Amino acid sequence: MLQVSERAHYGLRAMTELAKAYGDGPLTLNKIAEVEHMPAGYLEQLAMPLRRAGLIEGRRGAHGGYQLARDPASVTIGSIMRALEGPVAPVECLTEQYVVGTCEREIGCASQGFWQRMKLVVDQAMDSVTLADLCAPGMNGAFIPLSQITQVSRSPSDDVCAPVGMGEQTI
Amino acid sequence: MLQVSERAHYGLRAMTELAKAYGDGPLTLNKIAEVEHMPAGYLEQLAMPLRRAGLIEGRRGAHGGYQLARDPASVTIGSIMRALEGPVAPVECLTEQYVVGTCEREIGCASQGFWQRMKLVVDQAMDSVTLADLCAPGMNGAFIPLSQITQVSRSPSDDVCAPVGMGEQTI
DNA sequence: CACAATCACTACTCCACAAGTAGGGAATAA
DNA sequence: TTATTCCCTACTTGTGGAGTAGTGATTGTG
Repeated sequence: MLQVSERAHYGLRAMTELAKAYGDGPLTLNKIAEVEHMPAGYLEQLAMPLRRAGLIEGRRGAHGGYQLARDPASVTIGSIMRALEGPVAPVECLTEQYVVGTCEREIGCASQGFWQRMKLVVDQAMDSVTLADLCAPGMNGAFIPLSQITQVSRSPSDDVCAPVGMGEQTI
Repeated sequence: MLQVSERAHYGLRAMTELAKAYGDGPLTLNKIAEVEHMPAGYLEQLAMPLRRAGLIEGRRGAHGGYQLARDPASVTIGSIMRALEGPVAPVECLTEQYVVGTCEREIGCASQGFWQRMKLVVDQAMDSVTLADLCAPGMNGAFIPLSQITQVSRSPSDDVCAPVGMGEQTI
């Protein structure tokens, strides 16, 4: 569940490429697509919303390409994800277009608070990491198979649990 | 982005109905579907995985129906969501079926750590709330339009931010 | 200038999957 | 023995994600 789209995944990877090349002049979409093994034509569609969000700048013509509009340390993953996929909105009543009164459960809704918290937590997680963090040397080479992760996270099948705190942040 | 499926939404609402009726004998699917305005035939499909996950018990025949298998306070939202939609896995390398070596970016992947953290944070959020929490009297009648929520969460367009703590848990 | 390179934009196809429908058992109380 | 309800499988349908295609607009270079 909560799988991110290929679109967002491509977009994030493209942005990390641009972050790595920050300060070295523009990078062409073809180059990025080649390095990251993604269809160039599709990547082109992702560049548009990123540019409109003010995250990247395009330059046309020979020796053109894209480059980050800002320092990688000031570009959060959240801003990238929202540019590509819109705001986090697990349920309809948490979208921006939602008009109050549409949902007949609105009064006395038992779960809205939960989804609202979900949105908050996800936004915070995304906004607390920047492109610079992702490209930091220490991040690389640290692939962790799920078997080791589940010791930290909860196993999918054990259910009974009391509310837990956040724990220390390790990123 | 990160919209939950209608399936999960239906399932969660059905579970809250069962939680409210906990101890009062079984509730029929037709009754739940009627109260929550969802197609009964579809709800039937959701009951199966919930039963197999040990969350609810079915009883056939006249005066049959479903009831929670455990106290609502011991049923986390996470267990419900996972039963309906499988484990949280934003990217493929965080699924349980993932075989190490499939992703060619595995060595030196810049973003795996981020998605792993995302999964952790979501799992924790879901596992820190129970059906009893959702059905607590204080929860009801507290609908909050997004316009008020965004003062707490981050606005979609402001990006620069340092890592933030979790803050107090309010659910 | 001509031309190649590259972004910028729109429209279209294709297909997997979510959402919902249909129908036929099997168990159980009255 | 009948109505009721869960249990299970198979099918249909619509939508949106993923990707392709084609046509400008702009810009550096020979």
